[in-house]
Amino acid sequence: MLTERQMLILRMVVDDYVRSVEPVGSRTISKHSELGLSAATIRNEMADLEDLGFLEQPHTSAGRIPSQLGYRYYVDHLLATDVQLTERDVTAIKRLFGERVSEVERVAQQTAVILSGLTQYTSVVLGPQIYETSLRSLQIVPLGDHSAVVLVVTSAGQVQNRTVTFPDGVSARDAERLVRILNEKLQGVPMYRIRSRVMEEIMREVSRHIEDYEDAVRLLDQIVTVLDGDNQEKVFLGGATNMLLQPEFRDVQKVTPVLSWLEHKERVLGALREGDAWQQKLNVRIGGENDNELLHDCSVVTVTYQVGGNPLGVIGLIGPTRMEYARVIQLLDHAARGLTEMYAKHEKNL
Amino acid sequence: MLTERQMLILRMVVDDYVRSVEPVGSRTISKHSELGLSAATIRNEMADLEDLGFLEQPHTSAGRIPSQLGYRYYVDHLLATDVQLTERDVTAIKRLFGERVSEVERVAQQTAVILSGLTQYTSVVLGPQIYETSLRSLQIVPLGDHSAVVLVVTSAGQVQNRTVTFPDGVSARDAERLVRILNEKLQGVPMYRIRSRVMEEIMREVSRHIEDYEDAVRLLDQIVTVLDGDNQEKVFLGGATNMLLQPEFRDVQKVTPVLSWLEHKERVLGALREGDAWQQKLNVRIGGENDNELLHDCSVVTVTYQVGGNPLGVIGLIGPTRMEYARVIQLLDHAARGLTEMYAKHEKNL
DNA sequence: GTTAGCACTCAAAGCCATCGAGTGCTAACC
DNA sequence: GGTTAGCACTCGATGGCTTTGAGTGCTAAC
Repeated sequence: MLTERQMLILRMVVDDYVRSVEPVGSRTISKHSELGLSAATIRNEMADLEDLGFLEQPHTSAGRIPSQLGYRYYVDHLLATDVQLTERDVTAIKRLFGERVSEVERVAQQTAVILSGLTQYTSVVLGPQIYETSLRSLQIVPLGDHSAVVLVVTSAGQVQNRTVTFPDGVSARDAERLVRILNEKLQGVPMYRIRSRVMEEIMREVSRHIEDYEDAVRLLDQIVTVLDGDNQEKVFLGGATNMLLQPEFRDVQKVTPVLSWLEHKERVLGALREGDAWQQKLNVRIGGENDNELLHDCSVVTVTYQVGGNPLGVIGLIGPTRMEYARVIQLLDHAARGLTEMYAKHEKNL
Repeated sequence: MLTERQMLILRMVVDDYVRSVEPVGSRTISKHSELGLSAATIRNEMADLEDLGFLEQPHTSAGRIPSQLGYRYYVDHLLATDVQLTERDVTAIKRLFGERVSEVERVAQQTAVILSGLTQYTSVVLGPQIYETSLRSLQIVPLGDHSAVVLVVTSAGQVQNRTVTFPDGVSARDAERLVRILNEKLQGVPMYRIRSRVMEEIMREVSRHIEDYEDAVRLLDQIVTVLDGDNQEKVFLGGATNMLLQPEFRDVQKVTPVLSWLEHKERVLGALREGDAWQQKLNVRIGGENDNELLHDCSVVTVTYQVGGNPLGVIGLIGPTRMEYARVIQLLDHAARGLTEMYAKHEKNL
C-alpha cells in the first residue's frame, strides 16, 4: 500500500516521463510539485518506490523511470479520470461520426485513421465480427453459365460477396436451388454455427434435390467458406508508421519486427483477441503483459463497442509503454460510443 | 559513347555495389575481372567514368558508386538478359499461379506478397483497373425497405458491392426499376464513361418512370459512385516494411517519410500511373526520375499485364536505387505473364 | 521527519591520434 | 600510346582519453 505522497510522486514521474521521454530526477519533482519538499526527501521516497518495484533506474546517476508495475499502478489507481480531452480531440471524433454514412465499413476504417492521427500511436479497429452476428439472407447472382456471385448479408448489415465457380456437374439452376435451401434453413443462424449446421442438416436435404451430389458438395463448400467470413478484411489499421515517431523506436533494429508484425492483419487480430480482452469493456495490457514478445515494449489498450448489449467489435491503440493512458482511454471510449450509436442507427435503417 | 572496357567496368561497379552496398575500389575490380588489368589502369578508367557522370565518389579516399546516370546506362545497355532466375524464384511464381483460383483479387494480393518476399523490396499490384473494363451487369438485392446492395460485375469478372440507402421518396420497387433501366442502357459501356453516359441519357429516362425525380437522382448518384469504382481498394501492397531492411534506409529519419507515404494506397497508385508507365510494357524509374521527391532515393520498376492486348493492370517493385534490376525485371515479367494468363482463363470461364 | 552538503557514479560529448582503404599523379616500362 | 609500379596524400572510421554535468546515496545537522 502506497502512501498518499508516494502516489503523488509516482504520478508525477509517470506524467513527466510520458511527456519528456527522459528519466525524471528528484529536483524536477521537488520543483514542480506543490508539496514543498526538498529534492532530498523526494530522493528518499523515490528510493522506496524503486524498492517496491514501481520505479527503475536506467543507471546509477540517472533519474527514475516508471517500471511496468509502475504503469500498472498508475493505470489502476492514479488515472485522472476528470481530465478532459482537448477541444481538438473531441471535435475530430464528433466530425467522424457526424456525417451521414452509407458504408459502415468505411467508418471503421476512418475511425482507425482518426485515432492514430490524434495520438501518434497505431490504431486498430476490428469491424463487426461476423461470427458474432447471424445470417440475414443469402443471395446468388449468376454471372455466366459456370459462375455466380454469392452475397451474404448479416444481421449487423454487413455485406460480403464472392465469386464461386460451378463444378462441372452443377448447373446454374442447381445452384439457385441450393441457395434457396440454404436460405430457408440458415436464416437467423449465428454465423459461427453455420458450418456445423450445414454439415448436420443441409447435406441430407441437398442430396434429395440435386443429382450430382459430389459436385454439389464442392459448391456448397465454396459457399460456406464465404459465410465463414474473411475476418482478415475486417481489421482496419491506422498509422502503423506512427511507431517510427516514438523515440523508443528511434532505431531500426527495434521497430522492424514490430512494424513487420503489424503488416499481418491476422496477427494483430490475434493480439486484440488475446486473453479476455474481448469480454471486458476496457482492457489495458502493458509491456510484458502482452503474450506476444514483440509487444513487450508496447502497450495495447482496447475497448469494445456493442449493439444491443452484445460486443460487436473492438477498437484499440498500440503504442510504447510510455503512453498517455488517460487520454487514450478517453479517446477510445468516445470512439466506441460513436460506433455503437452508428450501428444502432444502421440497424434501425435496414 | 563508352568503350567496351568502360562498359565492363561500369557493369562490375554496379553489380558489386548492388551486392555489397560499399563503394567499389579499383583493386576490387582489377582482381575480380578477367581483363588482367592493374588497379592503376582501372583507376584511370574510373576517373573517366566519373567525368562522364556515370560514377561518383562519396569522398576522396573512397571507392566509386554508380550515379543515377550510371544506373540508367546499366539498365538501358548492360542488363544481362540471359541471366536466369534462380530455381527458387521460378518455383515460387509457378506455385502462385498453379493453384486453381476462385477469387482473382486474392491472387493479385498474393502476387504482391510473393514478389516482396522474394526480393526484399516493396511490391505493388494494381488490380484490374475498373475504368479499363466495361459493365457486364448491375444487380440490386434488397436488404430492407430502405436499403439494398448494389452489385457491379465488370467484363474482367470483378465484382463490387455496396450498400445504398433509399432516399425517402424512393421505394424498393422504384429502385429496381431504376436498376433495370441502367442495365439496359449501360451494358457494355466502358466503366470510365459511365458517369457521363448517365448524365446525358439516363436522366431523361428516369424522369419518365419515377415520380420523385429529385430523390431518384440522389439514389442514382449513389449507384454511379459504386460504378465509378473504388480504385483504392484495388491497390495491393506487399512488404512495405522491407524498406527497413535496406541498408540505405537504416536510419529512421530517412525511412519514415517513405513508409508513411506507402501507407496511403492512393498515393502509391498515383506514382505507378506517373508519366507513361501505363502505356509501356516495362518502365524503370531511377531515383530522381520519379516525380515524387520522396522516391528520389528509390527506383520503381513496373510492368503491365493485359488481357486481349489491352493493358489491364500494373505490377511494380519499389526499392533503393541500388536494385537488382535484371532480376527484378525478370521476376515482374514472369508475374505479369502469370496474371495475364489467369485473367484470360478467368474470362473464358465466365 | 526533513534537509543541506558532499562525495561519488556514469553516460554523453568532445578531442585527438591512429589506421587503412583508396585515390591521383608521376615516372618508368613495353 | 597504353599500362603499370610506386608513393604521397586524403579522409572517414575506430578507439582511447578527458571533461562535463545531471543525478544519486549517505551523513550529519536541524
